Amino acid sequence: MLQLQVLRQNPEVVKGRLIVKHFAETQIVDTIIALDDERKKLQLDFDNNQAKVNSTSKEIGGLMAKGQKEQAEAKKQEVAALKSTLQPIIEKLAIVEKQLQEELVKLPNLPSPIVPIGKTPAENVVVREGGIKPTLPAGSVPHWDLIKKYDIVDFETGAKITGSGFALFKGQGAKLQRSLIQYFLDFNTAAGYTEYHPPFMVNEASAYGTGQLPDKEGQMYFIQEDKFYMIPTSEVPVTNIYRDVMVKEENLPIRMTAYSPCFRREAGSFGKDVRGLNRVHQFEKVELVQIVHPDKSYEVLDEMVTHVEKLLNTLELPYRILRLCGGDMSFASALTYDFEVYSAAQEKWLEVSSVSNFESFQSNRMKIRYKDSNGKSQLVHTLNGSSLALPRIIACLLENNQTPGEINLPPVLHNYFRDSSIS
RNA sequence: GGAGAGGUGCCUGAGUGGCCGAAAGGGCCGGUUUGCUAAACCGUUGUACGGACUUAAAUCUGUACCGAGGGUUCGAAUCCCUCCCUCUCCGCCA
Repeated sequence: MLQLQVLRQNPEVVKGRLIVKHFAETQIVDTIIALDDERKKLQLDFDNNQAKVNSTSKEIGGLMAKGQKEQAEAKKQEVAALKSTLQPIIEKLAIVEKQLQEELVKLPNLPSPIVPIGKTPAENVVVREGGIKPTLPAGSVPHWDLIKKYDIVDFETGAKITGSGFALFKGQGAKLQRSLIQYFLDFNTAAGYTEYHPPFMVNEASAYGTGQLPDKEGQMYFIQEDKFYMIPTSEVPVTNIYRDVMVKEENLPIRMTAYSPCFRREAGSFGKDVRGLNRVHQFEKVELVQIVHPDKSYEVLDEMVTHVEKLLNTLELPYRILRLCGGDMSFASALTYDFEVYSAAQEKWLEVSSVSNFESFQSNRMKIRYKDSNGKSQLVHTLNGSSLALPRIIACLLENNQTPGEINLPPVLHNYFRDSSIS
């Protein structure tokens, strides 16, 4: 959620930035300011009337104590009259506040100045590429064939147990997944991130805090009975650890990492992109979350990108880093870098990580603040990134490292997997 | 799931209808005293949204907030209802 103050101060600047995100309804900015003006007026009106009610009520108390009943009764009528004029103001105020809030949450975060202009993924900017694209031996096949050949992931049985898009990992496949999770967490904690293991379901307030609600409820699995949402990423529970918390400035930055399964309905996703492990309803991911001083967030964003890049390098996968254009960024992000790994058998780039700076967009909703040196409350900045999402990493590891008789794993995994290959 | 006890400021904890934004103690911050430190003493110490004044800050001022939301009342931390959470016991259970 954007800060009202920012909107009021620079409405035209805000509108200009919204255009970069391909958000056309910039008149909402004017609507919001008008609603806020009205809100202020009503608030003042209410405060003044309520002040009279309060002071008169006190007088009644005094009169009652002295036994001056008649005068007290007269005052009571005065209060009753005041309250009847107050009632419509209260109702109006509630409506205006609700409208204001509804309009405010419609606005996406403003893109940072370095966000490329563009509407579609084709206009994302490749920042750099790394690793070496392998030359596969003759007869190489995509991962959906490899998982059958080595019997390590079973989609048919997953569909039988739950439904389409739910993978059943088996044998060396299950072990590979576990090894990767363990490795990623170790890699992150070695870099100073504190490991968390959060709840995998969240309440409405948490889903709202990170921006999943309102609007994206259709993308989350929902437990009607208890009104809980299955998390689409551990970003949600982990960032919400600090919801409504006044953080000590000297404790910044706060660096957290967590593994969790991620549940996504992926409503509306069709086509060949969804084949095999490319898109599933439940996948495993290790996430990074940072809560930082606002002056430091872009520095930290670069640092997180470098961190994820190092991790990918250790896996010896070919990758590229994209700076997302305005039209391809998420609602809440101010600047996002996507990591894609090259799937040699599919001859396709697959997204495996997305690292974003949300500036104060999330912290404004969640009221994550610190006190600055003047004793004033300031919003922190939040960032997060995947390190990494597993299914597509597994797909690439399988495809890129296949030989006619086995799949070789990068050396960094040998200890975790307790073997050097899948056969 | 059942029964009971609770949820008050940074912390402990008092407060059963007006004098309570809230006692007391602790902590924190500022000051005095003091070779230094400690101790003692004095003072200050919440958040949000408004308004006045101001270039601004400071200051003054109004309203709201004692788990959340409703209700009763001229007036609610206090009474009533619903919900959430914590603790104890029972039940069930990996």
